Amino acid sequence: MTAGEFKNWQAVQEEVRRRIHARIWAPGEMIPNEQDLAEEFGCARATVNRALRNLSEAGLLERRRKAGTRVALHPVRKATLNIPMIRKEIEDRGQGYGYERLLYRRGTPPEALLRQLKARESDQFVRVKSVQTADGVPFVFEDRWVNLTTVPGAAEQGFAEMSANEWLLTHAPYTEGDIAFFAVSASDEVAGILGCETGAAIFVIDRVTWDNDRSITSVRQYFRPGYKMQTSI
Amino acid sequence: MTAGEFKNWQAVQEEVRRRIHARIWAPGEMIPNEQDLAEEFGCARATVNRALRNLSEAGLLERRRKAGTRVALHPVRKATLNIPMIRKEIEDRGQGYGYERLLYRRGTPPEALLRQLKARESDQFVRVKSVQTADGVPFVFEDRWVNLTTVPGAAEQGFAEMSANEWLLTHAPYTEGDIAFFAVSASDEVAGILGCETGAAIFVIDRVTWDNDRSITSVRQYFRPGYKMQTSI
DNA sequence: TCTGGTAATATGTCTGCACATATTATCAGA
DNA sequence: TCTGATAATATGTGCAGACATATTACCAGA
Repeated sequence: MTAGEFKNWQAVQEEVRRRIHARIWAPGEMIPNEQDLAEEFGCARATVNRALRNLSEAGLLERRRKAGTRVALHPVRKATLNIPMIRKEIEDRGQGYGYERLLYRRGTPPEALLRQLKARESDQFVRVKSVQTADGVPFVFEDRWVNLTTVPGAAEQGFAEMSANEWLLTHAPYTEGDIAFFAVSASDEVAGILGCETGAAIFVIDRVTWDNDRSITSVRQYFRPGYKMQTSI
Repeated sequence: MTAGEFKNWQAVQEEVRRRIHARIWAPGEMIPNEQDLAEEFGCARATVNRALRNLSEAGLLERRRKAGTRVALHPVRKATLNIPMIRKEIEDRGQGYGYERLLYRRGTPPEALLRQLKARESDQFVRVKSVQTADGVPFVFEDRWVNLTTVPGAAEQGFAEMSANEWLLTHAPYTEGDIAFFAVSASDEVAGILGCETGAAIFVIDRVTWDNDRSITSVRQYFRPGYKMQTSI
């Protein structure tokens, strides 16, 4: 409690975390400034800074110049979840991965989707439907539109052998995107492909990815009934 | 491109990001070491380090001591999503928030849940069911177990007026937890409470929160049909 | 050829210092 | 009393240097 045993930023971070947990520093309360903490912990201010910055990014602290650092009153609960790379997820379970293209057709997305994609007149699209399997059992059904104009080489790639997601990951990576999670009842088509009953509750991910304001792809993934997306906070 | 105009870590980060986007540094490829980059950018190695570390945390780079830094081959797509604080979410839409407790009863969770919670013999639990409404319309139905032994004051708090989530946030904050998202068909009970048809597809969040290996609460939230949880990556 | 020890190397981090910047507190003057 | 300029202050960040640590490459010896 007195001095000098917290010499690296992880140790400082853990000590600060402990004090918050133990309510030595209560929610909403100011904590000592970096200089004082550095002296108490027997380390440099930069070390304290690193620790506090980290905790601030984690949502445990709120920091403002001049105002100081306070324990967050309503810690924002952030979950960082890894968007599943289906093949990896299946192979990690030790199951056999399979991919089958169900449809490949050029065309124009419906009006609503065009607007969402901020598409231009000249943009060409292709629709790809596919299913990915684990040990031969349908795992996820994917309905996707790919903007051929923004992704060089996509027109030549038929996505017959390889999931569009994987191909895009290596040929148009490092994009931004919007994502939504929700539940739908299985349509006849979805039920037929996933091998479940029409009306079954299906977990769905909608995703639109962008490369500098130019849409790359829009995809809806229907997961097999019972699928859970998990993470920790 | 030549030298000396990237003097702060944000600028360095943006330049590195640009080069990755522009495929000057291709996926999987090694990039120059920190020292060389520092010289090229005309800044200190610590500055480059800060920038690269940030990009590595974002999943764009992979770094290993001695091995060096390479552009991530399969950039892990991380989405940071804010676990919804229902009242805030509803009020942010300009709608009227309502809370109603449906059930409050002490008891013992089912065997499977007890094991998941790593509960001890002496632990006391209370089950709380509640519904939260937006402009009077059911928004989310919540079925929760609270561990009275680990949360001081929970036994006196009946959760009659206030959502357990909100109370716990201010009385047992800064916890860790596991979380899962999936879809279920509405049971008769859920359908009755949310005012939808039995069998409707319902988006569900399961959450267990911990305070240092001691379980605080386990909750399942059933969202009204059509609810979407959204974020960006 | 295989194996284990050693050297080399890139990143990880700490220190002490300095200055930048945002924000608050203060106080003089209208 | 109000207003705007100014000072004070806590965090944000940069730099140079140093040492720590993980990991690879290499080489000698069996």
